Amino acid sequence: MKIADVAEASGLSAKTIRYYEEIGLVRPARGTNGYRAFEETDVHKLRFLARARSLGFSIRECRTLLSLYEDRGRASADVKALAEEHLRRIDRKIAELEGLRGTLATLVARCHGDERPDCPILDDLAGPSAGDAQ
Amino acid sequence: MKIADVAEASGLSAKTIRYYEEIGLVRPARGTNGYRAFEETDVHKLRFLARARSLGFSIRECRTLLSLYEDRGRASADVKALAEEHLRRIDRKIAELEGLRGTLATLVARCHGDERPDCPILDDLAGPSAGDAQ
DNA sequence: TGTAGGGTTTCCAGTGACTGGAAGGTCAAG
DNA sequence: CTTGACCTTCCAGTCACTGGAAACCCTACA
Repeated sequence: MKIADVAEASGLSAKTIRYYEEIGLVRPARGTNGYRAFEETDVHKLRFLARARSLGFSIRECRTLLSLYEDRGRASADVKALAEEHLRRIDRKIAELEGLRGTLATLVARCHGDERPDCPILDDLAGPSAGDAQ
Repeated sequence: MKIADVAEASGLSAKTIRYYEEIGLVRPARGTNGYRAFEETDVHKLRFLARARSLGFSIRECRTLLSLYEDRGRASADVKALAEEHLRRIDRKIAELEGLRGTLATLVARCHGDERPDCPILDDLAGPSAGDAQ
């Protein structure tokens, strides 16, 4: 199987697959012409990676997940721990974004948004206006 | 004012401030010893940048915001449009993360997480199990 | 006057996970 | 034999910093 077919089958780009080889996530064989020759197991691995990446796991975590996947004697607790950590990270990120969202939505609502220069958004960014207090 | 004072006053690191100078966001004067000599206006600008960055605006957007801020005749509509676009981006990101969160939470809940190798999380990553269907 | 310690400067490299592009090799069809 | 679609490698760029090295500067203290 050539790289374009594998890209098609895995949903990853050819560039990404080459990159994954470069960092040692897959090790496809080579044909006599120098072309990569992918086996079914490579495709399977790449699909695994694509799915894990799409769930937001980092490459480092994908590497760990892959090695757990290939370790027939792994404890599911190890996998679960990794996933839970990732889940907590996602929760933190969501909370952070919702905070931003709240602030930004308030500012946007306050800004009349016409051709006049007066703008509560810029006022907020500029911080406490000097000249008022004290 | 030296860079460490400005870092303190703006909440940015000295490294970041040097970087902001490098990309032209600030242009502090220089003393005879070669040290950067920051004015109040520089500090103000850097605080503006720190705030805008903390709200998630990109450097490119910060540049635009800064120039709008310094343009006494700007239309608040321009600022609002930028902020609204950013808001939409945040909303999309939140939605994406909540999608991930849902999937991941389901998988984590299904995984018993003990010393046995059987693991729904890895099963999901591996995709539709071959050998079942035909 | 020397020195120790803190600053400061520049420059280079690395991060994560790709992506784009150039220059060249290979293959199948017409 | 050429055309065009693949494939290869390698280098550079992305984004917004961050770390670290080597060298310079300033102040305080002995």
